[in-house]
Amino acid sequence: MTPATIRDVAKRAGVGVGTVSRVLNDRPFVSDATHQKVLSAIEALDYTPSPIARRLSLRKTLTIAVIVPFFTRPSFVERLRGVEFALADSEYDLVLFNVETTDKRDAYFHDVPRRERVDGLLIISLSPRDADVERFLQAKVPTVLVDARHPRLSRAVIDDVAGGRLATQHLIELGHRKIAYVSDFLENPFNFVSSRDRHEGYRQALTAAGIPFQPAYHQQGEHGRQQAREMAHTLLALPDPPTAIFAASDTQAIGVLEAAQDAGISVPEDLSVIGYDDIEIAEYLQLTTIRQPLFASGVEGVELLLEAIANPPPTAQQVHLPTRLVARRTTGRLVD
Amino acid sequence: MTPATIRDVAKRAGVGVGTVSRVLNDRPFVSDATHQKVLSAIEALDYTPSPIARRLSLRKTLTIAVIVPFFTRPSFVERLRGVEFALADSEYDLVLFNVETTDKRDAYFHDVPRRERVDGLLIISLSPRDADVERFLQAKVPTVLVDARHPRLSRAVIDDVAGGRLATQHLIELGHRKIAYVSDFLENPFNFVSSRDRHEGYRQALTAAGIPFQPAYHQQGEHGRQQAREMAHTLLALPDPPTAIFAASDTQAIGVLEAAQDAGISVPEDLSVIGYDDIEIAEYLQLTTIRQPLFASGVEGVELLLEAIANPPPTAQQVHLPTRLVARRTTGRLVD
DNA sequence: AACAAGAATGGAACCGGTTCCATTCTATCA
DNA sequence: TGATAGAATGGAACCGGTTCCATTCTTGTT
Repeated sequence: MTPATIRDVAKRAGVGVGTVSRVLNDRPFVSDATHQKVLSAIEALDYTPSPIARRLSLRKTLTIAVIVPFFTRPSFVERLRGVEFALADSEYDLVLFNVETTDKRDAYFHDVPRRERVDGLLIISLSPRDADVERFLQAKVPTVLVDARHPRLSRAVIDDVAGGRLATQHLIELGHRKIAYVSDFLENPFNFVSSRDRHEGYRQALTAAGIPFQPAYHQQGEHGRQQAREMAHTLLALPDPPTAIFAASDTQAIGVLEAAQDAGISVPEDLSVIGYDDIEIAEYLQLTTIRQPLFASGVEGVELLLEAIANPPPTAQQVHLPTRLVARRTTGRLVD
Repeated sequence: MTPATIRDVAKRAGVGVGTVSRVLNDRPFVSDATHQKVLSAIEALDYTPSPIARRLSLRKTLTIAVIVPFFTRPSFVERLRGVEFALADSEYDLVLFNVETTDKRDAYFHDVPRRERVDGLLIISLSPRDADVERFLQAKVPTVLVDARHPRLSRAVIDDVAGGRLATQHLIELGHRKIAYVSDFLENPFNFVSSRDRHEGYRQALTAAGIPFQPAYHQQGEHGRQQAREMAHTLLALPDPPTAIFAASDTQAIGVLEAAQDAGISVPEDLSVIGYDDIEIAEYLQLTTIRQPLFASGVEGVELLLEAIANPPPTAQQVHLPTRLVARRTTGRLVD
């Protein structure tokens, strides 16, 4: 049983296909009587318009591609949820691409942003390089970034510099002067920028407090809990170990907590630990952290993108989203 | 600058559109010389075929819809990752739908499975009702379930009955006789079945060990950590409290751990706790759990679906995936 | 050289919508 | 009543691919 077509509806209603189309698309110049006839035929035939045919005719794919590295979980989940939520009532389909290798990232950055394939592109956490951006712009595929950056692209901005500053200030206000930072490599093949921005904020807060930066207090590694655990071990084994550690994400903060446990160090009495994200498990762990509006970043990214599709902006736009300190029990006043 | 079309390529190569199509689709009956001419023209024009036009012509949407409730995180993430992985090298686009309310579930179950919209449907964790299934079958949309069940649909099966039995047997082997089960409501509006199956396994293991089931030892609630925490409080406040608790998911196990902490109960010395899933944080918490192959369930679901699209099976198929006990430090031998 | 068979090719028809223009209908005004 | 203007309508052309059949070309056989 083949699905009914617009011609079937037109025939059944005794009208022309143009009239059926006008009814389907709420166009004027259809009499009430004719309108009713068409609706009856549509119902009788259980007709649904073919999205493919419609897209070809309109020359729009009605598709938004979302490229996101799943390994940034759990933060990407809430961002993606915001994206899906914002697109759910639009006419666009959300097509998903997960990146786990730089090869995959490069392939998707090359193959996905084509006008005949997608109407818009949303990239989460992966900052594109100039050549990538040149291609997106040349293809005239509206592109928006979330948790990523390029000067020529619009983006939903969570101010990670301010977030890093906030985290570090919190530790400073608790009396800490030996404050370490555990993060991803600031320079990394996926071109993540959030650890870098949080580092910038960390440095700014130190400077503002007149605390000299100690290179040994910044440990960089691959993203992950285990890697953060090892970095924390290195820090705790220093001749003059830090009294506080700011981890660039909650996942990494957990690794730091593990290292403290390994070393028999009491948190927050002997070591304060602050994370970033406020993922769900942070509450259970009573982890002090910086909360970023993950869901809202997804929603705002989509809003920017839909606007860029409808009305291409002359220059890159930015929507700013605030971070917030959530003080729990892994940070405490420095005691001698 | 409008994207080049097949007609542009044909003109530039000095051939007919049928010949270009044969080259694009690796059809025979194209001479080497002509083949080269077409490839050169394609390259010169940076031509990419329009997926929409192709889909309309082929009468295939080349789209797989995935309907999944994000609130089952973190387990859905790894399933979805398996799905994306399995579809990445196929010709299909993965279109994502998140369900957070039964209204949304119903809307998607009604609107998405249409032949003119999708070539196949993958449903994660949401068991469809008879009326839903009738509609999928009538629409002739191949549908596969992952972590869900209906007798008329194919599915990737993780044997949750066996998993529940395994968890409970582990506790029994440690000497426990007062074993409680904390789960979602067995009857729930989303029609989740995994808690019910794990409950079945729990009951089977009790019966096999000659341990009578005590209704007070089964606490049901909404899915979530806080809810599990409250249920655990109820159990621990019983006149004859359990010495072990099997939580239907790791997330709920964390809630149970919180309640034990709240009540000053030592784990595993005074209370053994076992979860289900082996989510990432389980290792940090040293949680004993049942590991299910989440990624593989996504991959297998897609394999089943692609096969069902290519060769519709006469009856519902099943692929079985095993569970495994991961004994860590939240379960221990019962001490008087 | 003529014929036959198979390879190679071109392009009209088709997929199922949207749109725009020619045509018809309707209502109003002089 | 006839003319005019605006509303309503039908359907051909179009979107950009795929396919299949009529036609042409090429090669081998007699």
